[in-house]
Amino acid sequence: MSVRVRFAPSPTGYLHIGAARSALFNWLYARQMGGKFLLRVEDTDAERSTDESTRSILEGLKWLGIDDYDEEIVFQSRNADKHRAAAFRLVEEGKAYRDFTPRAERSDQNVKQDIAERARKGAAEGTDHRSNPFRDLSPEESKRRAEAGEPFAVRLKVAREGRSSFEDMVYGAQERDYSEIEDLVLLRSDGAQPLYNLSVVVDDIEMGITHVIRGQDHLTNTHKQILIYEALGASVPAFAHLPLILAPNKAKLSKRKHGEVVSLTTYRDRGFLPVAFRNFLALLGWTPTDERELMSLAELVEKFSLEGVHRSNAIFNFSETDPRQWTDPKALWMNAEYIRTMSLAELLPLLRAEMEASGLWRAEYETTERGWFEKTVNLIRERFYTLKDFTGQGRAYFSDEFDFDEAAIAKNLKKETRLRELLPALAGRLEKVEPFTIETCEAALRAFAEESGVKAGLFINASRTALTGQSVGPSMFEVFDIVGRERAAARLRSAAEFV
RNA sequence: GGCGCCUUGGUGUAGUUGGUUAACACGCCGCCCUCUCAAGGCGGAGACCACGAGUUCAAGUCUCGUAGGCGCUACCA
Repeated sequence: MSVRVRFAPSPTGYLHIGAARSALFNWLYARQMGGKFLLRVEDTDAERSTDESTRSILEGLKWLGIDDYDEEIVFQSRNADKHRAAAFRLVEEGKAYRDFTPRAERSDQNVKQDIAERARKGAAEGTDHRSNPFRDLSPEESKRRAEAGEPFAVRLKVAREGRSSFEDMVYGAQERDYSEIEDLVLLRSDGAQPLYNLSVVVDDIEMGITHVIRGQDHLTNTHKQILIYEALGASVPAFAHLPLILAPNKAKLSKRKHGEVVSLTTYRDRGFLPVAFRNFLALLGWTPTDERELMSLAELVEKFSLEGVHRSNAIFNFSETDPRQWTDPKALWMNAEYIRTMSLAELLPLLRAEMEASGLWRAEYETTERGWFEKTVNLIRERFYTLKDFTGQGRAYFSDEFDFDEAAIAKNLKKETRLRELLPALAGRLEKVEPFTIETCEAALRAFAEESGVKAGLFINASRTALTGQSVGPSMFEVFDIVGRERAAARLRSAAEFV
């Protein structure tokens, strides 16, 4: 039987990086096994689901490069009738029953407390949390009350005795006593709305899912779902649960508490490379058998294995106070690593998009100035971390309008008053250099420094700030060569005013 | 409250069937290179392998217990 997996996000917000990793793992598994990768949008919660979320999830998957779904996208809300039909079939077969108990109001805020309190009270009074007066109501009576218009929920009849068990491909053998499982609600009493556990199972059956790969937060509920598969007479798929990705304080990552670091689109918007972020994500909760960490998509597909997935949760190491560490330093490092080592052919399209967005792109970069452009990118990418750096600190290479770093001015220009006269003079010298190359510029600058009785370093550092607005950057003579004779001279002259 | 899962340096991890100076990557510190900053090279700090017992000649690796973290427990998904 061929492998069929799915990624099933609920569109109640942006694409969370944990969800993105689930999507990636599903995708990797499908591609490796030559199976199908499907997408199902779980939009059954009409109040919380939004089209905008769906769009952003789709965009995120596209950015990651895992949007080649093998079949049409399934929207769960459109299958509600099938879910209902399945539930009523179970009622007919006596595997589920109508519960006429009025719905208990529960506020979203303190459900956890509610649950704990209810459990404590139940234990103290010695009541069986599974007892339900409607469980054994006669089918006739049940039907009569339903037809009379009395509202009811549909609950699965969970066996009183026995154990549920399954083999998780990551967490191993899992067991749970039926006594731990309540008769779960399949359909809500208001409008017979299908609930999550029912919907996933019915859809997974319908989509022919063979392997359910998802977050560990679903691990214990899997037993309930297996009960539904069995009641429906369907074969149970294989399950593989993934460890969670936690915040530095070990809490679950959430937008409310941790902000945009958890949103996948943030990485796209802040200049990350899909290849780098994908690579980083893959390493969160999984390691290849060899030591190599930098892997192309093809390598990931080849090396991926569910057996290599860890059981302990991983911490996403970012700082909320240090802007330089706004996200995991390793992700940043990996992005820089890719920026400086990947082929220009792969980098250029991404860079072009970034430059177009900030109005720095010129068509000539792909035609007459292609050579210059590539040389420049090669020179500056060496010390950049994200695509944003090309249009930020690298702006001076592509435009005459760029900002000067105040600290750089103070350090390299204001420190020596003689620069007021020397900089224009240096400009004059450089204008006469022929040909204008890395070597000739260096020779001219050093000669002029000697004549002027200053260290070459003074000119070099001042020039760096004059030409690029920065105090750091590539070897200065290469910068002269890149910026060119006229622009270099002009910038040296105008920088004299800063002195 | 109950049930389940997890626990190796700051972070991500490696540690095959018990015997290693506990390894690698990121981060951090220092040196080299040098016109600055990176990159690169070299070196360093940082883990009594959550804790406590037990088995054993020998335990990060096996057993039990404890603690902590996380998850689930809902007519949310």
